[in-house]
Amino acid sequence: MAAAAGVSITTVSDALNGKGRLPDATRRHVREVADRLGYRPSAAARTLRTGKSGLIGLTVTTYGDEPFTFTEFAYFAEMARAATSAALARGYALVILPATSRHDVWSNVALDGTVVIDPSDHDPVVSELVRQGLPVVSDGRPAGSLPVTAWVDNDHEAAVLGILDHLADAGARRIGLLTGTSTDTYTHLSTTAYLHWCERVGQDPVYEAYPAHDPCAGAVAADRLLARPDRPDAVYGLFDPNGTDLLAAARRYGLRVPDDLLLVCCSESTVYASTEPPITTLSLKPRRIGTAVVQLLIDAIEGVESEQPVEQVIPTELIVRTSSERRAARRTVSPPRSPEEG
Amino acid sequence: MAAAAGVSITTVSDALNGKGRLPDATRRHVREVADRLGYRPSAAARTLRTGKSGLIGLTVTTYGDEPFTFTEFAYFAEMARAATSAALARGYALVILPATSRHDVWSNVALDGTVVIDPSDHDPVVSELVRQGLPVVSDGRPAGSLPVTAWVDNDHEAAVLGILDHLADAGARRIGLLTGTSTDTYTHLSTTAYLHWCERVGQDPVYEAYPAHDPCAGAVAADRLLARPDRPDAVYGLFDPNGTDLLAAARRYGLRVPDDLLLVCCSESTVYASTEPPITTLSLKPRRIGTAVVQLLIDAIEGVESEQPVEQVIPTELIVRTSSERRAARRTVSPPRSPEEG
DNA sequence: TGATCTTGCAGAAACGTACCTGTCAACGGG
DNA sequence: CCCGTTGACAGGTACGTTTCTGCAAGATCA
Repeated sequence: MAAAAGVSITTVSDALNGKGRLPDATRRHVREVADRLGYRPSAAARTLRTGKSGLIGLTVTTYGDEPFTFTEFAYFAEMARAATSAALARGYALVILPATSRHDVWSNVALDGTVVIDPSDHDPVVSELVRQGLPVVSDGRPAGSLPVTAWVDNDHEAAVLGILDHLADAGARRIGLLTGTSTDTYTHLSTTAYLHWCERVGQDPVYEAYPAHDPCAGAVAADRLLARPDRPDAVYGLFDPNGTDLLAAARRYGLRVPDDLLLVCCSESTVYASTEPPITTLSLKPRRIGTAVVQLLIDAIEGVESEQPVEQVIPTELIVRTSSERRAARRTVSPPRSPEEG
Repeated sequence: MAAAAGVSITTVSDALNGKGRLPDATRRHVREVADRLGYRPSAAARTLRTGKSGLIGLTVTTYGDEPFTFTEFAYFAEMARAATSAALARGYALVILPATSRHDVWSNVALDGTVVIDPSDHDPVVSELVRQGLPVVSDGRPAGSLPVTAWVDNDHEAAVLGILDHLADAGARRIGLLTGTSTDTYTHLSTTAYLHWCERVGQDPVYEAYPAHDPCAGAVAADRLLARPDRPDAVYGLFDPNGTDLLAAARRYGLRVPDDLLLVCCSESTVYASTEPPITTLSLKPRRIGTAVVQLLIDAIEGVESEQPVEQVIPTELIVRTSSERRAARRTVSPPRSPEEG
């Protein structure tokens, strides 16, 4: 390449990178020759020299050996999409990596930093990365004293309390919860918020927990919840498929939604706009989270490293649909007033 | 590192890579020191030296500036998941890259090969990659004379014909199609197959086409299809959200599914198992496709380069549910036989 | 007793870039 | 006329590997 243009290697580098003191004529000449030859500078050599690869790792903690969990497809897809866009806009690319601590693949790729979705406490991957001096930003408040560079999360407590209030406003007398058995912060914070709310308003907690990574267990748990003697008249489901599962279970028990049962679930899926009836959902705004996570990470890579972790809370959005619409007061103040109600 | 272990650089490299003629004692010693120091060989230097990065590009041709299209979320998520797994199992990692021909990011990452999902004819990205001598494997039969190394696809024609026959068997007299306006091979092949089938059985085609990347246009198109004077009594929808949209439209027009309207759509989503009624779906088996694509690519990277493109066809699966269940024959051979039918 | 072969390692070249440090000419000011 | 300055480049080194070659020291053998 340098020979073809009749200049030195230095001049080529300077011309292509816009550095050095070169007249425009030389710059143009070099670039023209490079174009003609289809010359592309070696990314590996540049990385070796500069120490920057332009690559960001993206990791999801998983239950099996699959790189994503099953329940949160829409969330992950949206989040990853936004993260990819944001990274590309700043000249970085995303590398999908497993959360396992097997170093095989990890050490084979030069990363400038890593995004970790929903890390578990004392995640060995995170510790290793931090030890290497790489910035790590997590989607989800880090459990324990995980030493991440920054994190982004929703205010899950506020979100749950808001939903419970919303359901109570719509006439719910006993609100049930469909939750998970795993120990991640999302499940933990949401369940705790539910219990606190119950205590505050004096309602007995009515909830079923199931392993969220099992695609079949959700339907069973939904059925169990509605089969209970103390059947709730409103349910909030923490996971994406809970809406359809609860709707199907309600149908089996002859419960009308929202008349006999109010329904809300946490989901990013658009199908809940077209179900019968449409179901109220809580959106965690994965696009905003994905974008924020990447921005924080690239800031840490390029800018000054701040001492304490940067924390960023993204508001949630409750998309109210028919399934949680205020129903006529029954068995409350007014006594049964017509046979049609029977 | 070499100094810390009291050996030469060569010995370190040989010990860690299991090469050279070293006694086990030396090997163990070097590895132990490496572990103690937390030493990781530089991926950039290795890539520069060996010419192999262990990175595979993953590209989706898109309509906007987002890295994925909106309609096929579940398909892409599943496909990407399987591809990631397969790549990791063979020691490779996936890099998500934009389908734009802006070289910024592309030339900043050293790739061993690339997977292209649904490439358009004369895709500039593919041409550029092939010119660089990189193997390219596409998900989706390449349009035109795109010079890919290998490709994987379903037999879309056979799939559509199978569905139409299935619907006809279930009693459909006039089958409609919900299709897209874009020119990708999936849409094109499926629509053509539908038109051929109509010609063969002597039915007038009844279809609506809409821009599949627009999340709202689908619902409108579904409505339009059922509002036609020559309203079909069965519909196949080519895209994921068509099921819920058609179901909602049917409800608006007071059509019972499957009694008045048979429904099938192409989707990987599990929600269709829990809708009312459950909807028959065609699965393109994205997991198998993702795995196959990556295997072919890595074979091409590591093995001998075969001259002609390797083609692999993955069978589809029709998951039959209530929405396309055989209905009682009406207005067919047997005359109306009882008032209950009216 | 050499001559040849194996074992166990070290030296050194290359991979392609970025950047620091010259070098050489032209030029203007004193 | 000399000297400092500036413009326009080239040289050379370092990044951290892999790998080819080299080279002793011991083993084997005629």
